[in-house]
Amino acid sequence: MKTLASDFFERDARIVAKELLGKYLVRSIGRKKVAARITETEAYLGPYDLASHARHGKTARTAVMFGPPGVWYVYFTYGMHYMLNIVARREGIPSAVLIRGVEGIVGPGRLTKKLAIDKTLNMKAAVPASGLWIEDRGEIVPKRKIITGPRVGVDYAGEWAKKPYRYRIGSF
DNA sequence: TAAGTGATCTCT
DNA sequence: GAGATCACTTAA
Repeated sequence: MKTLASDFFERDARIVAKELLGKYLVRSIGRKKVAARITETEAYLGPYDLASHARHGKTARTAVMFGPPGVWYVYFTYGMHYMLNIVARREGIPSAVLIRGVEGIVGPGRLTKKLAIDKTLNMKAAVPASGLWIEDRGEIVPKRKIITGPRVGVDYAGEWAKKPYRYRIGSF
């Protein structure tokens, strides 16, 4: 078991998204520690990806995506939900992976609610000291178990909405 | 199927 | 400052 370091995230978001499957999202609050196996992710590639928040350039909210990899990007939407993303690619390239679901919890909004994730984690590094990080527990997910599909809720993105940048563990 | 909820962004 | 939009959830 090892904690994923920034070099893991300093790659193409599609690779990071795929390899994140089967890893464990670990949350510690005070003395409590909870680990959940990641089962669903989505990749957001860069400024040219019209489904990405970074499509309109750097703003106060998206600035974190332009920063170094291995940092959480947490934002609030629909008036009630926090979304959890981790920044990918090297500094200067706005890219991230959305963690949509873990074992037992399906839906990005539910996931953050269940694990008490909110904007205080935004822009924090994914290391144990921040209270939220990712561990590799040695599980290897076979390729045939990984299902890809179009991303969710991004119909406005035209062609980019159809790209199969969503990954999840399942079986056919 | 639709409404709730509020931060953020794009105009004035 | 106003208005539109939004990487969703829940109840019906």
